[in-house]
Amino acid sequence: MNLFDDIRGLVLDTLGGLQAEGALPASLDLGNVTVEPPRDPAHGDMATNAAMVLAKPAGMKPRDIATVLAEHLAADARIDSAEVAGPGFLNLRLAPAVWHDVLRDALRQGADFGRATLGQDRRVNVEYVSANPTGPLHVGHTRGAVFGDALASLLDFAGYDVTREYYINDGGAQVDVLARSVYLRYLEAHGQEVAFADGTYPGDYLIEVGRALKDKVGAAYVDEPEAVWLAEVRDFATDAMMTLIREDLASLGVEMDHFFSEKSLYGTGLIEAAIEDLRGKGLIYRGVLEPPKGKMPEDWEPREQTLFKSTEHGDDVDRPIMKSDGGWTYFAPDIAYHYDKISRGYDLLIDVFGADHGGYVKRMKAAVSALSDGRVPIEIKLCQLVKLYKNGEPFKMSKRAGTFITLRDVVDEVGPDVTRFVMLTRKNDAALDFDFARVLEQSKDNPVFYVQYANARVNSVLRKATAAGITVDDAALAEADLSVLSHEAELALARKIAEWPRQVENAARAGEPHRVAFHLYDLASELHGLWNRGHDEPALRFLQEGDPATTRGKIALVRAATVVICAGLGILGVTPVDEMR
RNA sequence: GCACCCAUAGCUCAGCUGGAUAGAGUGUCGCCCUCCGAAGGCGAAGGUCGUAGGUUCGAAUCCUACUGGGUGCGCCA
Repeated sequence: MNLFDDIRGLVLDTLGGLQAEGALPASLDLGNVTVEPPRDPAHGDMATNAAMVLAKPAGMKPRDIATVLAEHLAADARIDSAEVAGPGFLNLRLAPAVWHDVLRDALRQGADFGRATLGQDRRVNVEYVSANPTGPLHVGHTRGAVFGDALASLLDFAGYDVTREYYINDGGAQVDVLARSVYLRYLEAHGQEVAFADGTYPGDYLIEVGRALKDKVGAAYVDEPEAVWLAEVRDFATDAMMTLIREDLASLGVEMDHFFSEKSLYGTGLIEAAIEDLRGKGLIYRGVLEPPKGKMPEDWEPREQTLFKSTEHGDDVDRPIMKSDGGWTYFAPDIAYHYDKISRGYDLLIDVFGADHGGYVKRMKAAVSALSDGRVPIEIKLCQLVKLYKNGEPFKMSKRAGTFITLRDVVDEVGPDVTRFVMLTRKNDAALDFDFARVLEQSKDNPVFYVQYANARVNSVLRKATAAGITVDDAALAEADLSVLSHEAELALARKIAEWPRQVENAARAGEPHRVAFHLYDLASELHGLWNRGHDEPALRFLQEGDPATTRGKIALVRAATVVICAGLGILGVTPVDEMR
């Protein structure tokens, strides 16, 4: 249940009634009417803009509409008061019983409290990470992995049928480079001196792979030309890399539903089929592209190529799909991959890219738009860079000799929960500073700690209550007398709890899991605040000695808060802790 | 040169798809530990929301043009 939807429904019904009475014109579009929490709590629990958005089309003064609306709304049992304010806002105060119902609802639904029907079981494919299978995942991939995973969970919670997918780029030239690099390590395992030239990967992580290859084939490939071993080693190496990557993802708690291999598109007619589809729509032609102005590639020469007319679907220039040697460009299998996704019947596609792939957004959108005739929407979420710090000092990341910072380095240093939470406390399209020292700090300025601490505090209270012989399981709490909750500070916390379902919908609609993290922080803040007020006002303490009934009511409130915290952390993929250590 | 992203308090960032007097943490300053946990608490100061126009009842939010920073720009994926 979403309280805001309920009240909006009430407002709309009331407006409909006024239309039926003739107090308002019958032909009004009520779509813009919103019911939101006011910024300033002094304005009440909820505010509606109905009078202001309807004033013009109705040809009436906003305050006149608001006044009539207020009179009718006040008749509802849920509304304590309805006041006209400012330019025509209608501020509503809700009866305490409304908040009590929300708390009971949260306690009964538990982990499902806030689950939405926004997605209506529409099938959405979220593709993320999709790193080249040429080495371990690094920090840059980490953010994409965490973001994509949380977004997938969020959409699932909001009622979508979600598939988490990884596209393995195992078809391009970089995989040949990988194979040659592994071959060098293989020779090394046979006691040879090797040099990593021609851009081959010198990273230590391939030593083991070279040895494993030796274990598998013995000396069969030593002194043999590439033609003999390349295809075989390529498969062997990509398998090894994908195993590595799966382990990296697992260490972060990321589990994919589906891995899609680029290689599976070659020699199967799938790329050709996708291109034929575009050709049938008149979007494939031979032509010569203009050179980019300002920054001219050194070896530029005009060249006729096979092009996709992506400009017909919003791109800036048409894009080549074939190289001059007749092979496909990387874009062609990408088109085929998305063609495949479309054919699998998804209602929505989401791609999570790193910021350095921002240049591919328009062409991917163009391809999907063209292939699906505009039927399948695609959203592309870009994750900006992560800058690493330690105690405020920037971390230099050097790629030479493989000394770049890996996902594993980060997870080993700070743990998966902290990594995930911190990476989700920023919008995806803003750059993120990640300070190894600061994220492990146990203090209020560390949001991870702050939220976890709130949960731990409540669990501590639950333990103490149980020790005092008070039954505090959720079923018992849901039956508790909640009329003991009437203090403003308590209702403020209840309000935050009631906002949760709305936040889920907003976050899902925007595709912004960071909103969940911020809401949890706000909620934790409200909870800590209430706790602290108990110092001066004993009546606000959760444990009321010798009064189990009141204690149970108070605990129902804070337990409902942790229901939300646990649900939210679940979306973020962070494990709640019951005790701080 | 072009495209995309960013610009909000000294610092790090929110701002709920256009709402009311723009918020939080940190830092600064002033108070406060006999307390269900002080790994804190209360309060104060701190802003021409990059600049200039526009859209309307109403703009940090939408549009246009600039400024500054980031990412990228045909046979690498």
